[in-house]
Amino acid sequence: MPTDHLSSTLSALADPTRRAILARLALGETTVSELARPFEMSLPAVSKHLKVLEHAHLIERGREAQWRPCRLAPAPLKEVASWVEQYRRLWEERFVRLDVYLKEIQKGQSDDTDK
Amino acid sequence: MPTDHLSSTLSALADPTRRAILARLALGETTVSELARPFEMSLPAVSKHLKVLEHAHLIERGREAQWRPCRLAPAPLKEVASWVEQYRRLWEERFVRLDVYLKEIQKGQSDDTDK
DNA sequence: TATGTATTAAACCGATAAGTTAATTAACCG
DNA sequence: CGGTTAATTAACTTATCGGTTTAATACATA
Repeated sequence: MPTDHLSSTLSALADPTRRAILARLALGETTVSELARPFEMSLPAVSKHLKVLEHAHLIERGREAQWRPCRLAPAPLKEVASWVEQYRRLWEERFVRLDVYLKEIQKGQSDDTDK
Repeated sequence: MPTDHLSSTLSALADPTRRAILARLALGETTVSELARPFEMSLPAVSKHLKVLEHAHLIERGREAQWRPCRLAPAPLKEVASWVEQYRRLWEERFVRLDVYLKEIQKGQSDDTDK
């Protein structure tokens, strides 16, 4: 049960409703009801999604009268970006050629390739 | 099951064991047993993780005698990267604002410069 | 004070995730 | 063939997820 930061961030992002909420918040701070409006689900459901996002530190919340305005807190996305970045060269074309090359020499030598 | 592609990719990545498996595969193709070795969990558990990664198209698998070699298929990470990229401006702006703020209080106060 | 509005909490439900052990398939080797 | 190794499948448990409905909380205002 992954308690690490990156896992909870990715887990929070792995839901289209929550990503849509973040997209809305990228346009600016707003209320829970306003966030819930586009979705065909109950308000408590949206409230739970917001709690997940808050727990992942992807949003922050304030208090103004009876409203709890939500705003984006995109810092954790930086962590995701740098994690993904580790693999960038692997999907870029240079690597594809390297991969083909490695497969060739791997096929060529049939002796024990340990590790 | 979140049916959209990005959700299943992020969901597959939201587990430290699976990310460790990808990190190992970034070093090169290898077998299931070899992938399982560092983890304190049963082989079927690792096999399930691999199935999740395969279903998310993050790995591909071959057949060589009794081995099922796994290799990285990093294409979906590109999708993650470009999704995250949408928000880069937001966290950079925040950083800029924080930077400005820090410079201001730095100017205001004489010195309380930690880090 | 009473009432309406915004939001969350509580209790519940069905589906899925993540792990286990035990059994099964598949291929190699003696 | 029989035994060993590699890996998956099956069956099961437990926990978490995503949603519901109903109830409670917090605040504003008439």
